[in-house]
Amino acid sequence: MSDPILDNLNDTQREAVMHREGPLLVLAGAGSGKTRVLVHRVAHLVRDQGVPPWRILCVTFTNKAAGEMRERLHLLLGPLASDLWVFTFHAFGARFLRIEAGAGLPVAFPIYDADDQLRLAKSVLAEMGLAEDEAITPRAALSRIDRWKNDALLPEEVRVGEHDEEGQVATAAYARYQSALARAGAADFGDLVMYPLRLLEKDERLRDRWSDRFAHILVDEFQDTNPAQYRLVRLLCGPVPNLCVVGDDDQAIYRWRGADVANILGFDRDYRDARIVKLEQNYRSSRPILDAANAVISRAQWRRPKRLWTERDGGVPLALLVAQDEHEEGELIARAAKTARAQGIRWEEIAVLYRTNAQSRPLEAALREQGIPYVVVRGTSFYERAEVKDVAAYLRLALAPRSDLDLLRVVNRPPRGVGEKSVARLKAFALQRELSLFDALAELHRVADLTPKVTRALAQFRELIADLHARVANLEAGIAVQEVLENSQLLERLKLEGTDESVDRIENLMQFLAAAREFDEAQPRSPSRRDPEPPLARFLERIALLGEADAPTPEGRVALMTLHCAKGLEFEMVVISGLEEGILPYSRPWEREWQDETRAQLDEERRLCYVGMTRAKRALTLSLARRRMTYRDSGAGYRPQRPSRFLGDLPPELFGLPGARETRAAPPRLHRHPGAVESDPIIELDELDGWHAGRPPSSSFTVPPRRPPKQDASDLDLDQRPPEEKRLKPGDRVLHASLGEGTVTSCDSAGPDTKVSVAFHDWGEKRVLARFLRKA
DNA sequence: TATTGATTGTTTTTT
DNA sequence: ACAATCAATA
Repeated sequence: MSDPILDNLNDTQREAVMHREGPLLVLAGAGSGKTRVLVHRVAHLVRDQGVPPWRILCVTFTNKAAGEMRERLHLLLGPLASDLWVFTFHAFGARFLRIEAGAGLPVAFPIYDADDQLRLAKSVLAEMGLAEDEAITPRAALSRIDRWKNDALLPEEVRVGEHDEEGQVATAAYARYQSALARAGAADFGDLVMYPLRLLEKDERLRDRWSDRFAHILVDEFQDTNPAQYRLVRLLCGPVPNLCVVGDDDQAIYRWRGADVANILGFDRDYRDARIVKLEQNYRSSRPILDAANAVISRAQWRRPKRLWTERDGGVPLALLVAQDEHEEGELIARAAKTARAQGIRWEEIAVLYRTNAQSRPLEAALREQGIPYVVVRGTSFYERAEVKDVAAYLRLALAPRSDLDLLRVVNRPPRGVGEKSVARLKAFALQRELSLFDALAELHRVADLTPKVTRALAQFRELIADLHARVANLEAGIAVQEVLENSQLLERLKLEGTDESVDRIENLMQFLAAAREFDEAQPRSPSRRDPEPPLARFLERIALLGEADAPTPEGRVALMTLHCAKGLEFEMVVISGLEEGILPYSRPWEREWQDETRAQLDEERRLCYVGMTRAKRALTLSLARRRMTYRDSGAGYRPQRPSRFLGDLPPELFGLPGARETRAAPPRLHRHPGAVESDPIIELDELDGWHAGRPPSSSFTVPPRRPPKQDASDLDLDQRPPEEKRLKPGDRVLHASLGEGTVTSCDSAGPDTKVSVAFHDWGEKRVLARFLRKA
């Protein structure tokens, strides 16, 4: 009899799944069955160890991951799975605060997203009336505030350096920012973790209640937790830490967002008796791909040593595309994609990854030109659309009319003749009387200098909100949305416009309405015990916390996305573009030197590269451009680019090249952490010549690029070159290892770096080094 | 109050 | 190069 929960696991996986009590750290390499372990462990706890499902908490980072986990648990456990607590950190925090009515927040508090946060920071800074020389950008202030929240520091606990003037302003801004949130009865993302944590820390009885409640806590993507999240988890565990954390320090790519790899690196310091299980067997990628990924990551300075391996033999070698510029890069990638398709890989099984969004343009252009269908996958989009956010703001006002931010957003949307000036007067009045804007609207006659027209418009607006508040707040989401659409006249105005764009927006609003109705459908008839808040509030919470995580990945299209976006996904073929110094190890022009602290940053770039590579199942293609349009210091212009040092970390055999490269076999270079020798940032372009993946033979879908016997630049000697390379003249038919056949059109005088122009049959005219040509 | 030209700042962005 | 945001106009 087969057992769906314990069979089909390898030994280490089973060890993790069956671990009984106490802290457990699962170091799960890319593609090693991490989710599988998590899901099967939960199922095992419930079925075989008699843990009640409602006493298990699983925490993930994305809604997508949470959804996936729930789904898979349902398959293993059936209806029992509905009682499990499977949440993102933020959804859990929101639920916690609603249940406990914590931190003085109303039950149906709105959640401010990144956009709201920025607007709030802006208004707070404006309110502070800073002098020119002490002004800081809202971005800078917000980034500080976020960092403090990641460390669960309240405004009064913040300490900044004496000479850190920006920090001092930011501290003051933080205090005002928090009071503004409190006044509005709202919470931002950071609060959703910080407040539960602070409440638990402060209140022992509350802490006991919650830690008793959970018999087991499991955390996914543990490497991405920030200090506040980790502390929250530790508190929730209580004295008996049945805590299982799963993660991969090599895939920690959100340091800049407050994630702290120290959490995973130091887990066994925090829990001395922690059991550590390493999952290193990879079930996703072919061996050459894993070898490449290992080669890149093994040079990271701080990591827990591990090495992915696979039982699978064979696999196609890596391919490298060397382009003249970003346009040609796109062209080469497009061709490579077509080639792959000709070998049976579907469009949707191909992904083109890049470091920066700016790189997508030329890639898109090339794909379009060659008629390849594609999508650019971004983190979010639908719920970030202005019109959607407008409706959401109305809905939030219906629940919480005192949310000034939301009121400001829609007070003149659709335009009702209330301009900046009038709003400023209203704000001044409210500020002076310490009223919310909504309350200020009730005393319009006292507000100075309003024209009768504006007064009437504002009175009507107040009616609208008050009416929605009274009627809509407890209704189902779908009806609420419909009411807003009808009463706000948003739709009507858009219909009047009649432009292409407005049609698009109407479309989005209808989609939003549909989403709300769908949400209602999905709700249980009787409200469940742990959902104290009205359905509309839950709907808003959901869209606030939901990016577009479960965005439909369209069929039949090549996916274009940043390396960050690619985390957690997999594709048959992956192209990583822009393997150039400054782009893939990304560096800002003024921080070109990788020193000390930036060394940690470089580690992160390395991990990013590693994450990208390990997305590939069968084929991995790397590309770079020799020069690229950049907009550095003195405006835009083409700049020569150097190949990424990460390329230099890859053994040439992986590209199907014969023999190791003698010149770079032994790494000289920087000394730091033993075993973590940073690679040489300088690779000569010529070393890459002839590495091109070219026209595939019919047998495999990517040609192993061939590399001519390597010669060190220093001992390069004319006489060492094969005789047939010496005398090329226009009209000669030649063969290039990867570009295939062509005809010479012109050539320079002979010399070690002689270049000739060749019209290739499949690639058009190119200039190549003569020594990589053979007479056909 | 909406519309234009100047100005600015350009990594990544799970929630 | 380019978009998004901002200050000055119609």
